[in-house]
Amino acid sequence: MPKEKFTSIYEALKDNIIQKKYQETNMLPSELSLVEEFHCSRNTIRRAIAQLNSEGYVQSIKGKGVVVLEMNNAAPFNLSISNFSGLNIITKNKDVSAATSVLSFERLMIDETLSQKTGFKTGSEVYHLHRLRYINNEPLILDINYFLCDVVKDLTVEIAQKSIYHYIQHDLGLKIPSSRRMIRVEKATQEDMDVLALKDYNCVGVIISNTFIEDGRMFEYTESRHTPDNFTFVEFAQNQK
Amino acid sequence: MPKEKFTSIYEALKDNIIQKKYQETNMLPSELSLVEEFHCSRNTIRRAIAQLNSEGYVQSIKGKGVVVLEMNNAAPFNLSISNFSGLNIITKNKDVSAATSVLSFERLMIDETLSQKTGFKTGSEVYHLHRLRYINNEPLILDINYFLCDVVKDLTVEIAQKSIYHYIQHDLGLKIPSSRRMIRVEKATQEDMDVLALKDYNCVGVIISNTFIEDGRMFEYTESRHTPDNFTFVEFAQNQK
DNA sequence: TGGTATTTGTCCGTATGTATC
DNA sequence: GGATACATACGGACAAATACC
Repeated sequence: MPKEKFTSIYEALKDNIIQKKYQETNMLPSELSLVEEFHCSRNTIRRAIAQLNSEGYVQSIKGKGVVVLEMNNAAPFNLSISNFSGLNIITKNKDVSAATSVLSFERLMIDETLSQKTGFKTGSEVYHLHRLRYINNEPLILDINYFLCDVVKDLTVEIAQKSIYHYIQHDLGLKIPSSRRMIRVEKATQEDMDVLALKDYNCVGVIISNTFIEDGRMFEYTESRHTPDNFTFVEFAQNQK
Repeated sequence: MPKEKFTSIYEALKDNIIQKKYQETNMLPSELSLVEEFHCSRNTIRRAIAQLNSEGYVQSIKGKGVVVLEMNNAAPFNLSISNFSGLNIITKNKDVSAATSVLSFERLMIDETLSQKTGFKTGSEVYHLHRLRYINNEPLILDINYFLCDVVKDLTVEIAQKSIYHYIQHDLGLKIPSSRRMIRVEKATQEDMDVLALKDYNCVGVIISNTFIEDGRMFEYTESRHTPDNFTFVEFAQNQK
């Protein structure tokens, strides 16, 4: 893994921020002095700072400098359950157990109403499955997936029980560059109440994601239905202009 | 408003995407041909494309090109209620009415438990207010604000009823570059049930936001509690590596 | 008040690396 | 292997906002 220059600079700066090494001034050194420190061009420094900006560690102000934001120690970042590809991320980092049970598995054709809901073209063939995710032996997430058969060929229950993304990326050799997400709160369905540890909540947090492959086609529509307790989502917004 | 070059190129490309002018190949012209078309440097083209990338219109693939993603017509973008600074955005664009009523207004000092919750330092003085937001005459959002008195001086009920952000930006002349946000689902409190049009939901969608001013200090902690019906949040994620 | 230096923002041109076809 | 296309990096020029004297 050869690391790019701007990435290593980004990481060095981030470490300094977290360890509060810029606390006297509350500002980063100027771009020009960072150029000297890291022996690189100003553009490279600017890329590293742009990354810090987009993740909420700092904010740049024209004519003034780059200000370090408060509370970088608390770091709500990366705590986000359900980050990119499902929950595989949290199983790596923390000492939590995760398991998956496949509730249903079928192959079907998209009709008009399903096309409306999922965005797949009418007539497309998809795998449709319901999977229950256990975290520390508690059923906390119900995943409802639709995968385009043209892309995800020969899906089986065995694969669905492990990691579909692993199958797609390693066995099929496909790249998954990006996905759109929508976050909503919905009334719990009968199925939600039957399978999830909902306590007395009558709602679930829902993440609807559309995932794309290299040629621009959407190949996955997923509703990830979470019990409220374990549903937290972090983002950072920058004001335009 | 002098528009930057990369912004106008970004807008031109976005228009073409929405109007499906790249549909034959499903790809953008190569960066070099866009350089000729727009008479600019390759860096400028790359900035425009990076913007499209981050908003989920396209995805770049090394060695291949820039792929247009499906469903840009549906454009879930910008539908997001509670975008940057509260709900002023939706009141502009759509033909909906919005009103605010101030339920409570006080000045208080942050104690240990409030510091834990909000992130303000113990001993800070803040304005604490509850405001109910009506959309089309329905009480749909309960905003619970904490503003640092050192920054937002002389806040009044009259100002809170209009737009606090307008007051901060225009009257106080402060810039608000960025904010962190957390999205959660919580059990409805007694106050939620009393004031919001919750129907039979017993949960609310909560957006917790920390907003910063130029010097890096957090000056606002807000819980924006939404009825589930009007709570939708859109984001776009890109796979790292 | 005004002028100058500093600092970030935008833009340009070029070279090299790397993945795809 | 060669052509094409995106990715990274360098260096330089000027503008705009800010800070300082």
